Amino acid sequence: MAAQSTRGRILAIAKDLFYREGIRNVGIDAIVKRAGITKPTLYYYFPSKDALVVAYLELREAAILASLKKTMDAAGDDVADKIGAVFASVARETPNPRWKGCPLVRSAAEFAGDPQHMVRRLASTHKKRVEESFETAVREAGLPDAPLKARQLTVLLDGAITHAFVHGDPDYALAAGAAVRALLKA
Amino acid sequence: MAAQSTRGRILAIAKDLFYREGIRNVGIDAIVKRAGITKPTLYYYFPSKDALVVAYLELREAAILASLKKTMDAAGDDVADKIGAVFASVARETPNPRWKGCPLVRSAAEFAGDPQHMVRRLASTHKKRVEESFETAVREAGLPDAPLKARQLTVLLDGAITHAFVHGDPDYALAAGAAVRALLKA
DNA sequence: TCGTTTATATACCGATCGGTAGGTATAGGC
DNA sequence: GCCTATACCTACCGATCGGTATATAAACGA
Repeated sequence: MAAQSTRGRILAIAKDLFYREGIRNVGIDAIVKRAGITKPTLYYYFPSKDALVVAYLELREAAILASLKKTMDAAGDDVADKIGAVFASVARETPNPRWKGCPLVRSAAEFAGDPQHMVRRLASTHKKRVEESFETAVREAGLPDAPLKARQLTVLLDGAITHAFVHGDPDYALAAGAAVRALLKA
Repeated sequence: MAAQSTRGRILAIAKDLFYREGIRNVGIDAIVKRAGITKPTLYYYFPSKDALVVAYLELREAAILASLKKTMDAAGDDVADKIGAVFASVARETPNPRWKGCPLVRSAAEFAGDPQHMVRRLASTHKKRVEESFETAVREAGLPDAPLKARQLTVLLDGAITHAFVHGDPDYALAAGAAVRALLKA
């Protein structure tokens, strides 16, 4: 972490600032200032702000998927435990003021006026990957209707994240976690 | 609609532009241009952009709550039908390219860096009102655990809206609508 | 040793941001 | 007739936006 390349430092700062304030609320100047560099240096590594934004989201996406896998793997073999653990981890992160919901969804919201934007495609792809991960877990448990159940569970998960963010109250993720069990049994 | 006051026209344009492009993506200049006025006129009716944003969100909030009540009232007496109708209406709006999810949630996402901002409070209040509306419906049906069930259903609803927006696919709201029945029975 | 590539900086661009100082036309009350 | 409030305008403000033309200093290969 100490000896970091310039490119890596830019990306790390973008990861923090874009998530904290939102993409449109963070100017290139703020990033270069915190990186201790100047604008042409940033544009040496990234051709445009859009490119930096995409790199930022790909970084977040990879981290989320890795964390999801880790959480599910550590929760044992039962599906309800696996997926319940994901909701529990949302509840755990909710009180942290630095946690601000899903970066992909928030970015998609910021680019609502531009449906063709790369950011929108990244958000859609990301959510599909989470859905696939849930579907695999449900299927491996031998439960019927894995595609439908996985879809219901991802929908529930993003609702939990949204409410956790909007209210700052971990109970929403916990209530959703309880719903997971009901949905898996149905 | 034809004979509209200047203030009303500004608000109507803000309602459209802010929702379509996002608040930070719409400058005061764009609004005054479309309204056929100049900036001092806008600032004669609204003290700041923030004030206009708040007026815009209050307008949206009232409209959503009225539409919610209408949908539920028209769906008959059964709770599952009432709440299922809400999810069906999300599914119906999903293919409309002008529909872009919940304006309150999207605004809260845009102001992620400012937890004290009025916009964030409006979003939280709005979601609580929807939750209350669901709770009343569940309680009136004589079902147990109305607070928990209502909470689970609102979480599910916002997840459905998020996925409908991110994927542009009405099936997510339909899958969530099917989950409503399972959750109400549990 | 010389030319090229890599990695940085200074200084600037036009556009747009939210907001305002100051002026004006008009209508109604006294 | 005069005053005040309402409802608008022209013209401008400093700040910030994303981005670039140009210079330079160091490292490296031939």
